[in-house]
Amino acid sequence: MEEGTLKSPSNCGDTGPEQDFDINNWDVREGCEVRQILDRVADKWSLLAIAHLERRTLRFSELRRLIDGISQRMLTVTLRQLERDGLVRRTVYPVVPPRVEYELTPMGATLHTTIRSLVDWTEGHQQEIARARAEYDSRQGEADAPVA
Amino acid sequence: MEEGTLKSPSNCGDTGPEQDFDINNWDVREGCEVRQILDRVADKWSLLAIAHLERRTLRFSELRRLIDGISQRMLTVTLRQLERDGLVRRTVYPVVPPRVEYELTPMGATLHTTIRSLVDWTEGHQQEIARARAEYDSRQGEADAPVA
DNA sequence: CGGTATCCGTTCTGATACTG
DNA sequence: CAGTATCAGAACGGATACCG
Repeated sequence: MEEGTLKSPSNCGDTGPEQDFDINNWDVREGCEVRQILDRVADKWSLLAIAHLERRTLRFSELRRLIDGISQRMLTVTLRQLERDGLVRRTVYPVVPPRVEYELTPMGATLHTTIRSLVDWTEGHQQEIARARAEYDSRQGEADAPVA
Repeated sequence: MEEGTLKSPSNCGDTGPEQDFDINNWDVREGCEVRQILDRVADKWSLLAIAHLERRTLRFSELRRLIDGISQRMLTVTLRQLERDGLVRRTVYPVVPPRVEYELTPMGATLHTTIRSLVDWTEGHQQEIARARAEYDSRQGEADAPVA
């Protein structure tokens, strides 16, 4: 293994719910995992894998076909991370052609709402962002050389 | 500039709100920006910058001190991206010691709820994930050589 | 003060090849 | 089928130096 398999969770003391947005708490330097978990959850492949698994249990190759932009390597890595985080359960059936199934754990399933709100926001503001982007780029295009 | 300054927004046709979770829609290959926007929003530095700006308008150097793990380069890059996406407004005061202020745009402010739910989920499941991680790691430790 | 430009090591990722 | 191992290229991110 070579991927980001950062061990030693280093449980940080719960800071309590009353302080809204203790920003420094998200930071990696604090030894907390908020940031780290966020990265996993917001990760491109993780998000897609979870989304598909939200529908039903899937085999490795099924996921591969469904996500399809993904390489075998990244699918394996992603699935392993999700399994390690307890978001996905991996079941191996010791049959002649190996059969491995992946499904969301209860905790994994609770991500639905959260992810949904993120995607909703993004979809809802897609146009507005595109407009902002176009405007910004054209402002830059005045000073800088237009590519085409 | 060298950073991910992917131009040409390529506005993709709105697929409509009735279909819940059209997964392929998030994918980068579709030419849509959902994935891309998500990356921005979930980005470590973006998240921190937005969180601080949620409190009040800040100057460049103030942000730098507040985030503090960040390099000048990354702060600039992050702020520029957020500005381009229309999430942050940059105001330059042409005074002798240059003064530049950053503040959230109305759209940027709407991120609050979304980000909050993400962070809430993460904080709420931090312990459970840590436990899952520890368990997974120990399971691996049996088969693989314990480091220490 | 608030950047920009450059260099450069680290990380991420995809392609490829091999295995139980 | 479902991986693992290896390698190379691309992207990321920090340190540094210089500018309006």
